[in-house]
Amino acid sequence: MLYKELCEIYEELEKNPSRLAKTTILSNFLKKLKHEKNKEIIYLIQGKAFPDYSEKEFGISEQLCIKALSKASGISSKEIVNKWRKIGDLGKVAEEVMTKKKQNTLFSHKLTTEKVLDNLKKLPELIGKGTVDKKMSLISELLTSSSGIEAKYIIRILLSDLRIGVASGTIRDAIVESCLEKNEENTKAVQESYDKANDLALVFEKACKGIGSLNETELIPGHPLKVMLALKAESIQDGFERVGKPAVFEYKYDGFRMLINKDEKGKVKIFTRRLDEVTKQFPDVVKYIEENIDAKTFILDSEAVGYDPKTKRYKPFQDISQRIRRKYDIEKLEKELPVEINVFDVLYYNGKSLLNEPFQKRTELLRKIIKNKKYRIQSSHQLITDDEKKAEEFYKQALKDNQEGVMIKNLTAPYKPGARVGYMLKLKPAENEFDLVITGAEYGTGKRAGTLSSFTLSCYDKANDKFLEIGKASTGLKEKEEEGLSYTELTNLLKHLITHETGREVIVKPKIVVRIIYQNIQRSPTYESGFALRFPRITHLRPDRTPKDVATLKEVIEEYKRMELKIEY
DNA sequence: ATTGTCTGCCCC
DNA sequence: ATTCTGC
DNA sequence: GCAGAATGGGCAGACAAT
Repeated sequence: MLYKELCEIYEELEKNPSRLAKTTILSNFLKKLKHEKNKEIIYLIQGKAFPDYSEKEFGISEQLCIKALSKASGISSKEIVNKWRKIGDLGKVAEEVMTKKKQNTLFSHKLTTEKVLDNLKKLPELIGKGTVDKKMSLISELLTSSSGIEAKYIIRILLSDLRIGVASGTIRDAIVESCLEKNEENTKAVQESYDKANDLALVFEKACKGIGSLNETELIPGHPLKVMLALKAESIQDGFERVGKPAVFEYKYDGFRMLINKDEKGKVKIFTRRLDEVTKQFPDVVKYIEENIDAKTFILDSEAVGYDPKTKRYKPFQDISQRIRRKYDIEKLEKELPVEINVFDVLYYNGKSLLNEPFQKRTELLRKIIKNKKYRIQSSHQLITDDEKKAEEFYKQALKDNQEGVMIKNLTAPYKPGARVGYMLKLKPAENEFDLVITGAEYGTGKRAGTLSSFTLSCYDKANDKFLEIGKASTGLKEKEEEGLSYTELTNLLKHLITHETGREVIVKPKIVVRIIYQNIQRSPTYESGFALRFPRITHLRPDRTPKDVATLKEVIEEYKRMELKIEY
């Protein structure tokens, strides 16, 4: 297929915001794709070159795209970045500079989807010295034989960000429309096939053959499965209203998600939330599984939490994050930063999928098959109740035990891989606040192109009469002026305070004070204050405060210590 | 050999 | 992770 | 209510530059 044809579809999708319209455009395209041999083109619709479960990486992002664009167009990197600041989309910058270039050179239009896929697939294979240059050639080859529009999408796909408003849900609906009769049963069949396969090209091929083929897709232990995600609850009462009574309450642990598999051959495999395999990084966990779970095959959903091996004190996420991508010194880390596995669901057991079984059944089974061993592996701490007071106590206990909060679950619900569902909720305590002064900012991208969109925050170091950076915030502001403090309003306030501009970043005079809410204070290697905020959000302006009225470094340190103490128990 | 920059459908 | 928005 | 698109801190690893 000509790449140009695909790009026309991208353009159509980008233009039409309605999901129904997108589905129609896509399904018409898929009807054509049915007759193509290479169904991998569907990966290009997803903005990638491999199926979801693949761990292959391009190793290319913004900086290298800027370099590649500069090379292919002959325009300096600095100028490319300037355009990027104004346009907010490296894809569109590519379109502009390559269109100009094309006016001067003759070129025959022959770029095919196969060629694009070919070059993209070569990127992850390159390793060692000289890699970057080789990658640059592969990209340049594509860019120089591209029209402006084609260049736009070459760049966007390299950034894994197509910006066409299409994700798996829309593609699922389009597959149904193009291959099957549009009804609930068929949609469910496609979704469930995708949940198990994590490969849309494969699902599309099956859908072409009919619902029978889709329903043959099996859940196989040892193959990655997407995890189910939770929505936020406002309170215990809100939780009960949304999941019903009685409800299941479980501790919400501050660690990382682990999908633990034991396959037909008895091999244990561990996957993260994003389907990366991390078995090698956690030999300790493999051992716990082998020793404490007596079953032939299974898939478990769990959270790994770190603790201090001496004091047995639970550690915050930041401390164990070293383990997740580790390749070297794994044995050493295993001893220094042990993890405890808290299992909260079982999705497959001894040859049978449990995805459609009610949660009550799954959680009861789970408690039968795990031999609880504290600091190694255990079923997550749980309370099933219809009593708000008891639930409230359980929640308080979770916080006292140094956990993030509780999960609230419906007893009858199935397990929906990859979905954020209303019958699994998370509840965390109210957050902390600081007033901080804005000392810098960065121009945004996409829908926030041309306005400042990320704001550098500083506290005040009274002793040295200096402002010290303590992090950035970008969320919490409104897109529309009428709704509250908006990006444009804040941009206008900061505009005439700008003292320096480099690329997309600006430095501003410390004048504008904002109220920030955050979840935690962490030690920081990147900010000059030595601290950073976890999950910072801007709520509103504090025009009544002068820059020197903001939180002082001393106050930040005190607050940090106060939080540390809470961890001690 | 050391330091700096960049990347990650990263983890949260 | 959090948040906002359009559908 | 959901999906999509913006963006946060911080980590290890890989490669380039010095």
